[in-house]
Amino acid sequence: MRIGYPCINRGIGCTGAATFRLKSYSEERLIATVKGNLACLDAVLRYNLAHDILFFRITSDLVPFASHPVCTFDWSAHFGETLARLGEFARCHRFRLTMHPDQFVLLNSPSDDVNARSIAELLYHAEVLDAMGMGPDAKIQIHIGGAYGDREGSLARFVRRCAVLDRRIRRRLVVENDDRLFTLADCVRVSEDAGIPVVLDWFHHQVNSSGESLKEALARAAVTWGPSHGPPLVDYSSQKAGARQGSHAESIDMGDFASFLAESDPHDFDLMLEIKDKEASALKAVASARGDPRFLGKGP
DNA sequence: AATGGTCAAGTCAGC
DNA sequence: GCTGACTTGACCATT
Repeated sequence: MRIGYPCINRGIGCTGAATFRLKSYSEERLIATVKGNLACLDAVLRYNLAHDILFFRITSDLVPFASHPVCTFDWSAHFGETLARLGEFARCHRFRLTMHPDQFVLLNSPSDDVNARSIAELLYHAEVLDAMGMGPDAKIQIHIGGAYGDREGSLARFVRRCAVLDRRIRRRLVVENDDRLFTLADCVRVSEDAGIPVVLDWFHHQVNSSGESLKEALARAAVTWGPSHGPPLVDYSSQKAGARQGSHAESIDMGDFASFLAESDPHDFDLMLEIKDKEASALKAVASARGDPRFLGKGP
């Protein structure tokens, strides 16, 4: 088990997700921004290594506008050496790296335009991980998408679109249950037809459940992961007290997390903590997981 | 230097 | 019909 947090480190004083307005796009601006983002990614990975946080989600903002028509710059060639060096560092230290495109990426949209933009965005994500030289365990996770008034048709459209994806995308694609429309059971069906693994989002599963206990849910998701895919990925979050069901807490609930660790035993997986205070909660979770035989790190 | 409106992109639920 | 939520921040015009 590796433990991680998404995209941003709040404590080390740099941001790897700097962007700018489309209006102010220029090649110079792009190069300067990406250069800064990569330098920060380097610093974050080093911080993470020093704290036994061996799982990290790379921000989709790493290369702003990469999939937008305005960007004709060959960023993967220009930053190829830097990306390769970062990837080598990550592999050398057994990092698990993933990416999670945002809500605009909808493989199953009935709109051809939305679909085309989504595929362009997915290809950008694949190119980042490819340029880093990451193996097929470096995943790109998305949701099934919209229902468009026809859940079954929309599930089938996802599977069809999946089948004709560029190989660079398809080998990394994984599908995650969401908090409103598509449950774990829906994702498992998609997985059987599309041949891609399922990320269990335990928090979403509690809000939009297909009925499985934690152990059952982990088992159902686990069988969708083949040997080349790496350990299963699981997303975890804490409910924000007093807020709407499904809203993410500011900080991790350590009591809940301890129960999660106990109840999930003996399943092994890499765990992404979707908590607002990022590395602060990851540090607490790592401390709590030490001593668990599943935990992957230097030890105390 | 601080602030608040706004930002490439989509969809759905709840008012 | 509009707004907020989604993994939520961060930019930048204005003061």
